[in-house]
Amino acid sequence: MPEILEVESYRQLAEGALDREISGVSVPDPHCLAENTTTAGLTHGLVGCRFTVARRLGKLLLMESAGPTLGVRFGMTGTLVVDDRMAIDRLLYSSGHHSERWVRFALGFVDGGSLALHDPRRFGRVELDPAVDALGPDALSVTPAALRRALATRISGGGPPVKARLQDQAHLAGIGNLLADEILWRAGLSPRRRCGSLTDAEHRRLHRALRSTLTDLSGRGGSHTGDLMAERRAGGHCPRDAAPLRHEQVGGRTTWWCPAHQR
DNA sequence: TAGATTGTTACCGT
DNA sequence: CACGGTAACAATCT
Repeated sequence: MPEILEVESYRQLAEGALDREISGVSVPDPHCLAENTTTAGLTHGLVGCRFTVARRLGKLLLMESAGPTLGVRFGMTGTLVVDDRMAIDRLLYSSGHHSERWVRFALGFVDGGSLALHDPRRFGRVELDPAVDALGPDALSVTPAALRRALATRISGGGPPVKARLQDQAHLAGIGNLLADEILWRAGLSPRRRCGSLTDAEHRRLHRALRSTLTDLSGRGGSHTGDLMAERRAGGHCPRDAAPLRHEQVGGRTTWWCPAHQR
């Protein structure tokens, strides 16, 4: 579920939890706590507080209060539930299912409502006052110049594959595997192209493709609604020119692309 | 059943 | 130091 578009929808859902007094903390699965975070610390820091703003940096949700900030990372399958309402998404593990056993962390409000992390696969994490300085610029607002800086390299030979860098949260925050494939498909760039080999025109195409992908897929309902998605399977063909898609590991992730128009 | 999965981190090698 | 590759993490679905 969660790439930047999903987490942005969780952030909007989280706005419904602002300015409500927190009455209690429940951690049914302590595995979801980050290294520096304990149930006692969460309880001590948050009970009696109210969230003042819901922010997002890349895939990280930040709930600020007058006291500490609550950070939530959603891993592969995490989703946010506020007052038993889930943000709209139709992804694996969340289509229709809403199992109580997937609640890993929850806050109760004095008014009786709640904010909870559901996460079947348990890669999600909750953290008090998470560090945010290691993240690159947010992909939803990145400028052409900032994207170019994010892709810059000094390695002779051209640096990492452009797909690997697009997904590197320290350089650009928010892009995951599905969005990266869709963006590169729209930009007509091979995922294996080295960052240092991109021309000025290709940088511009990449930024435009990033913008159009985030805008279009946000309107359609998420990272899994890309033009390429249905063909991301054995025997899949390019929706643009019908060439058979190629798939290999790039940057450690399964990658699908069209060898005919992605160069 | 075997294989795949939208994320992150640690570690080793170059 | 900057990367690539790999494994690990964990649970579920096809």
